[in-house]
Amino acid sequence: METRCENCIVRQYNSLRALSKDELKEVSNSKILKTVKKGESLFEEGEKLDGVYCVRNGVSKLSKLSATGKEHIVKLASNGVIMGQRSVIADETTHLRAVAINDMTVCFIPKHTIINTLNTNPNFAIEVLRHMAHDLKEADNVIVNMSQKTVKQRLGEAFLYLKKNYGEDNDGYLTLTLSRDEYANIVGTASESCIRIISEFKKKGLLKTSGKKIGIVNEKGLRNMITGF
Amino acid sequence: METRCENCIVRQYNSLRALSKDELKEVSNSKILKTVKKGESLFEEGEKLDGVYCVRNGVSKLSKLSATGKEHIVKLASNGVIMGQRSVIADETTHLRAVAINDMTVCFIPKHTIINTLNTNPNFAIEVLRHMAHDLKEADNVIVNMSQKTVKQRLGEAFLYLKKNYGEDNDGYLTLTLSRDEYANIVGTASESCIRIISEFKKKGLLKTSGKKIGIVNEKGLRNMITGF
DNA sequence: CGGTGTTTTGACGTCGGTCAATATGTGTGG
DNA sequence: CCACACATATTGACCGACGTCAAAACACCG
Repeated sequence: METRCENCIVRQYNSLRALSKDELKEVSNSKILKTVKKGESLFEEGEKLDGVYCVRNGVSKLSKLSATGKEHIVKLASNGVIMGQRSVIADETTHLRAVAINDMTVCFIPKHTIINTLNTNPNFAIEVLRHMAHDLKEADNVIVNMSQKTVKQRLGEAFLYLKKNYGEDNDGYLTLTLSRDEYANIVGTASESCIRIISEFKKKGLLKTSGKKIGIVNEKGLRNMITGF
Repeated sequence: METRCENCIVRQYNSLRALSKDELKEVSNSKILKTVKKGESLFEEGEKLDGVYCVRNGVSKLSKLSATGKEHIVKLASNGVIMGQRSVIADETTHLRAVAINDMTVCFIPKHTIINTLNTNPNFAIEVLRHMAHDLKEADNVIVNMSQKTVKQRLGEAFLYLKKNYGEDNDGYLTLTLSRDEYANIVGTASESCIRIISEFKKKGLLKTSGKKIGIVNEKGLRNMITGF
């Protein structure tokens, strides 16, 4: 497995693309490759991070516990996304918990390397800014969606999102398989509500299921459902 | 009225504090002082911004329209906060609309000045990053709140927030006066629901009202209500 | 004073959360 | 390969929070 950042494809997708050859070498030398098994956590809410995690492989859910102890999945992180950036830059503890949804390999890049580069390479800083600006916009969108769309609509959007970002297998099922509970925690509802909606979608010929796997049958129909018929 | 950024107190609160004397002079020379009357908009959703707005005085609501045309207030901006930063940095159109809640004075700082400084002064970039990191954390919190707290709890939090950030007058009423509609658009509910909750709070001796003004009578009680009694 | 906009209250329906029972997997050790 | 234990999925019944519609009470103007 390639372990030099200079040759890592994943880097294309994140702010590390702004680094010079020399800077990349430094990152490469200081980073640590880790493997994380499905269900294991990379870090917990409130933890102090000594660096960031760059995802090479697999998917992680970033979640937050509410006062009532219910988990809410704020975002998913896969190939190329850097986790913990916010925390390291603001020099605060994380406000999120990261758990592997399937087996992962990630690169841990120590804090000082990041901060160092940030201080000396304005391009890197700007690149990070761009990414964060994008995340912020997304977050605002989610806020409005949460308050103004029905659970049904949000769940529909989640399926389309998963198809778009993780694709489907040969049989037309979503590549990334989540439990009903996880679906529920993404759209912010109870798993039963989520289950009921899935079976309703099935009845209408919009979805199909096979075990825990879910496939989109009628994407256009699903999309119409979301926009309000 | 002081019009030189070098002497502007407001600057303490935002990322411009990272600027050198010379850089501040440049900003000062390129900026334009504007006054905005209550109800007027600074910019509209989807507009392309040629610069950022630094609030000297007054309060603006930053909102977003949902698909159904309902307004959702994402955040409030007062003294010292810089609006439009995200959009200018990401070089995208705004995703928010800014409307003055009361009479305002703002400084418009042209895009090229910002970008320029960003490229040459890493400290500034990092300072901006810190602010954005903070906003992002806030946004995640709001997302979880929206999905897991009741309207009653969110509204209660809104009152505490307004008291904390804008204070109250001599009679114990919140300094920043919003319409019921605006309250509703902050917590993401219908104005009627919002009104009903306010009168319920009044009955319980937690709030008092006088016209559109709202005062917190029993802050501790309100806080208990939010955390779930 | 009538006119326009906001606040308040009432009635009603429904979306979605909770609890409980059942079914269906899924993994473990024998 | 089976049987048992445990996790996850599914379904049903119930009910409370909240959105919507409509009307009445105020308020704020010219």
